[in-house]
Amino acid sequence: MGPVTDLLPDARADTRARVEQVALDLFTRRGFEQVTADEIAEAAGISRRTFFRHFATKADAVWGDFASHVARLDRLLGAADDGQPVLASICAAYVQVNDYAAEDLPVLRQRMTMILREPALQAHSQVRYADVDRVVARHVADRTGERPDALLPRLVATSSRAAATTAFEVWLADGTTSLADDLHAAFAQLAAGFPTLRAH
Amino acid sequence: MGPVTDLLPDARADTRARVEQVALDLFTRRGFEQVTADEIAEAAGISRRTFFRHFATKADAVWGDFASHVARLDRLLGAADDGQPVLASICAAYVQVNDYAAEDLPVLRQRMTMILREPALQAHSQVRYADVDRVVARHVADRTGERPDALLPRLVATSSRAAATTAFEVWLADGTTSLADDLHAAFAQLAAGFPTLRAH
DNA sequence: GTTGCCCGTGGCACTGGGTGTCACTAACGT
DNA sequence: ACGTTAGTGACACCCAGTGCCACGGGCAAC
Repeated sequence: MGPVTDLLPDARADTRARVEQVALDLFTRRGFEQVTADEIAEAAGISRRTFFRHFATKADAVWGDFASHVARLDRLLGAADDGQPVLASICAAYVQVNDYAAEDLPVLRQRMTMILREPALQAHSQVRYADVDRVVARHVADRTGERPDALLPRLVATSSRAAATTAFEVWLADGTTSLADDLHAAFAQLAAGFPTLRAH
Repeated sequence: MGPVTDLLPDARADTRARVEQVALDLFTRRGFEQVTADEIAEAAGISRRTFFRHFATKADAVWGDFASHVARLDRLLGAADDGQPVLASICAAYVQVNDYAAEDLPVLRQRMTMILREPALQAHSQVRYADVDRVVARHVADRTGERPDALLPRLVATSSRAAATTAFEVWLADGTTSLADDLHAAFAQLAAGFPTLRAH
């Protein structure tokens, strides 16, 4: 094989993206655990060793460039309007980070279905979410003057992530709603302390 | 080795508990990933194969009898007072399930420190928590008349679990507070929609 | 008591994820 | 032309987890 020096400037990123799509398709068709790293590598035309140089774990092939999403979330929170409630800022940031173009929605569905349904990926997701939580907790800490590891910042971070993942699940299961609407609905419940629950 | 037919009626459960403690100690001393299944088996005086008959995965050796805790949570929720708010029932159930005797607190600390700090165990925990969430979501659904996979039941389940784990983290980090107090504090914030956050 | 069954156990081989190392080669600057 | 750098493939290795088989002790039925 060897580097073909495509006409493109960054062959590395290109290879990575290709392998990612190949892996995602295999996973979707046959299930995450049923596909071996060897098979992905062969289908993508690279060696097993090279696969693991592009992705630290098999699970990482599903997550795309998640780090840049976290970084974007961080920037959005940093630029948030201090006048609005903290939860509103967080909700808006989550909505913006997950504002995909219509043509990208199918791939997003594919990815998220996998992540939320496959046990091995559910497990892996916890580690990724920890990064998100750190960013959100820091923002809450900045806004309230507390330390990032105090109860409130931590709690707001984990429960707003809970809101986000729940919104994703409903979005996937329903199929007719818009992700942004589901996110807003979940955050509205959270910010109001689940008002409909008090009657019971 | 072979079955020694101890003086105890249930040698199996006894072995399991012994292996669990041996594993927990090794993990605490050297880190979860640095301890191999072979080493645990040898230290516990059993074969590697037998270790994996008692525990499906290495991580399971840390979790004790978690299924019975979930079952207990389920019973507590089933017997909850319909007069009080749903979140109050959930909070009370969480508090009761985590009401350990003073002498058991050190082991609990050991376990939870591991689970919350070791990446491999954080990942594994997601799968365990899913069982908890199902139980809580079903209770919320019963109380509100919604389906268990609707937004509200799911969201309440995941965010009350977020409250519980956050309380655990604060409890571990602080060292002076009581777990029950931390749980109550977290649930109070959640149920009130983070009132202190609105000012900012 | 001998026979047959059940079950916990150990040994062994095998799959599959992930890593360390080395050698090859193409692109690039000087 | 030269050395450097970076992506790659091949190979050996570690370790978690599994399937399979064979052993051995308790325990009933006869």
